[in-house]
Amino acid sequence: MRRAEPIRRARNEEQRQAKLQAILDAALDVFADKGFADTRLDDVALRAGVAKGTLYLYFESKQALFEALIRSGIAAPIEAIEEKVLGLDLPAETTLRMLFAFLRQEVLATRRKEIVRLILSEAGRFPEIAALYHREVISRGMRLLRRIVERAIARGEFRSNELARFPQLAIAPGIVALVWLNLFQHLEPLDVEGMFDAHIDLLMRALKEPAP
Amino acid sequence: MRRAEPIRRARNEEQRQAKLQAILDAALDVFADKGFADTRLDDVALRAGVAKGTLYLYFESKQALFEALIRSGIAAPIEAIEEKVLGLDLPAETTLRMLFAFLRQEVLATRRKEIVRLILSEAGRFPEIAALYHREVISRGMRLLRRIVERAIARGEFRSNELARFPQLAIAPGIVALVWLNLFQHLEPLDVEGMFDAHIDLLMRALKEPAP
Amino acid sequence: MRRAEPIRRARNEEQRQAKLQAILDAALDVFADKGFADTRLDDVALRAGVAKGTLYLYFESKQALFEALIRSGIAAPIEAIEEKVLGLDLPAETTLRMLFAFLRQEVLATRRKEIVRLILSEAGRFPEIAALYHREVISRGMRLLRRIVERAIARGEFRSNELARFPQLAIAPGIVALVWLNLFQHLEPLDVEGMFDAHIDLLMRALKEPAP
Amino acid sequence: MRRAEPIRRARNEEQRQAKLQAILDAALDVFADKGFADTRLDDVALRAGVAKGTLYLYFESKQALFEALIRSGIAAPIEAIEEKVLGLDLPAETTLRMLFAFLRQEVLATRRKEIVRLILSEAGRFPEIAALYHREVISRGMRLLRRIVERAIARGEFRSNELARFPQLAIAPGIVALVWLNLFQHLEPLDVEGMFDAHIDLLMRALKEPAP
DNA sequence: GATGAATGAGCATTCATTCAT
DNA sequence: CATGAATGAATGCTCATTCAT
Repeated sequence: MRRAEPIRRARNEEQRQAKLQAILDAALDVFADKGFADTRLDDVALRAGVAKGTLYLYFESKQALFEALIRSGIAAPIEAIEEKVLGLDLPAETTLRMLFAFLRQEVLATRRKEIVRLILSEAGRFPEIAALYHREVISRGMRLLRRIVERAIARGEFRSNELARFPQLAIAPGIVALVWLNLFQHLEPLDVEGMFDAHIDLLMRALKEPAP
Repeated sequence: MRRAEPIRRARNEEQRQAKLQAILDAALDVFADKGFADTRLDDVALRAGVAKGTLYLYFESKQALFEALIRSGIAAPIEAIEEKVLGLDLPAETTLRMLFAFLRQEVLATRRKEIVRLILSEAGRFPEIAALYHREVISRGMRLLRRIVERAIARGEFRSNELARFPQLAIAPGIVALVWLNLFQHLEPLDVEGMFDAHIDLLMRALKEPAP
Repeated sequence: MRRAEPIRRARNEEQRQAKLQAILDAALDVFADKGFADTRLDDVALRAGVAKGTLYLYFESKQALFEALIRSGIAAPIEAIEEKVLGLDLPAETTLRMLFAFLRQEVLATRRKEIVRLILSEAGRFPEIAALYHREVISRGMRLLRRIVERAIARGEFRSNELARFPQLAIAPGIVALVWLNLFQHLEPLDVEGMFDAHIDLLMRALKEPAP
Repeated sequence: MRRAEPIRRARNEEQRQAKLQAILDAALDVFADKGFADTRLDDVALRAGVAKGTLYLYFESKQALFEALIRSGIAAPIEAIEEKVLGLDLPAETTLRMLFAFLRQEVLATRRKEIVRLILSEAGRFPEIAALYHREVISRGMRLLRRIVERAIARGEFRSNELARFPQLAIAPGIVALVWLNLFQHLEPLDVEGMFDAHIDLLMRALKEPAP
């Protein structure tokens, strides 16, 4: 009995984690499809394979579930890319191409895309989420871009400072891709990779020139 | 009495239009504030100064009201700018600066901003609206940008064709500005005009160079 | 049209009052039968002949309906009896007999009995109602009894002051009757009128004697 | 091992009894505080220091637990007082004073008060409990009072028979005290002992006179 | 046309009860 | 025996839509 306890607990903990993940997965499916208000917890429960009441063993409320879902999708990626990119000390162009490759592969091609889309659609109604996203992603992303750019300026790779002043300009096509994929891709497909390449080509050409 | 009829009708028609506009104005206020799902028609009616039932004399349903609202906000601007910009035959840089000035003054600084924001947030749930917006705004906007760029290439002002292939790159900072103003402006203000200027500076420098 | 307005309003007001009363009647039936927690608003609505949502046009919440019901049952009786009893300047015995007759006829024999019973059962969960009842009924009732008794003492009808110190003793059999009718009447019928008479007989005999 | 069994069983039986008592104690706390409907078995289990499922090893349902609680609080007191009072053959006044002292000390000043209060509040919804309480307490209490009174009449201590016909009149202030302590004590404190004394004074004076 | 009272389907949340471990 | 996670029926409340006036 006594020796069994830790095993049982471990097994329970595993099961608990699995169920939690199943709920979050189901929630992402449904929230992404219907938005916050139109999502019925019945549907989430059904898709997660649990009873409706079970959701409340894991989350306090529909809103808490939604927020947890958002949180789960924002922490990892930015940290991953920060370390990867700053550690290597590569030329700015390489770094930027890596960033966009990461964006394509780890966000736009995965379910994280849905989470970011949810944030863009719903953050107006969840100020706390807007703040969280700003703090954890936007602000860190801007800082990361600024560092990359400033290092490039210091090395003479870049000869003007527009991107240091407005890192948003570096990432803007990423936002456009996200919106386009969500709303218009089925009406008029966009070659995201081609667009990102063209963007970096333009940036690099512009930044190698001094500001006039 | 009988001769008065046409006058009365005219007056009624005027009143009808005024009431319609009051409803649309009220709807914009509330939808912009709460989003589609969280908007209560009670609130719209109250703000419009009509009874709730009256809304149904003008619109078939909440969704029809929302779609009408969206429609009302997208026709005019793109037409206005199209004529203005193409007629004058100005240098591409001037034209782009005009475009962004127009965006700032006629969209970002007005209630139209709210409509575009509503489209970005809600179009995922309203495919018809996404299609309408694509047809009436996106696709015309892309065509306009392409013409400007191709004319600039023909004249030798631009020496590479990235913007002709991806007009989205030209407008991307506009989207970023829209999103930023909605979600993060109160957390970290963005100098939209400065960003637009920097964007065009970069573009012009890049496009005066030939692609390597 | 203009002349019709007040009539319409009057008719509406009538209907409104009728519906309000129907809801309160239905609520009393169901609350008295099931208690606050076990009452389903579906049942109240059904019995009142209105839709569930209609209840919310008249009352903010289940609790507000319950409180309104309680309030509706407590104001009138105490005022009625106060005037009746104090104005006439009758001998104390007559006054007390009138009070108990009133209690039997206007409370124990009517639906007000149910309301008082609800207060006794539920006031533990609704402190505000306990306070309201104390303020509007208990405290006024105690004051009324005290006046009657003090007048009787002044006149020499009563020769000791127990009832002035504890008016509760005068009314105690009323409480017992209420509880008995609710809980035990079907098991062992109680002759309430006989008990009240015996109570007053005892009181009068005791109070004509001086305290030893 | 095998010989240890009876000892273990005894120990288990003890533990079982202790746990049962813990559950009943916890149940009294929570039921008294919240009433039947608003009591959550989670809270009872928490306070009893057992798991929620464990409650169902001891009681079939929430209602069964409630009924057991009520039962546990009603058997002892009435038996105790019956023997005490009838055996001694004291004067009626002394006996009545003993009864009220007992009521104050053994009911109103203890947790039994909560149980009686629960019966008064909830018995309307639990006919079985009303019947049980009538059978075990009310009916025996009435019989006891009647015997006391009849003995007093036989001895010439009492000269009229109101209390024999309505023993409820003897105990009525006890009910009032119970209700008052529960609902109004914090708004207007009542001197229960003083009231009981005044009640008996009045009774004794009345009963020493013959009915006119 | 205009009103706003009435409707009732829809949904988040609770909690007594069950049961696998 | 004991646990506590899981269940799902039950219910208060909301609000788009209808319709009698």
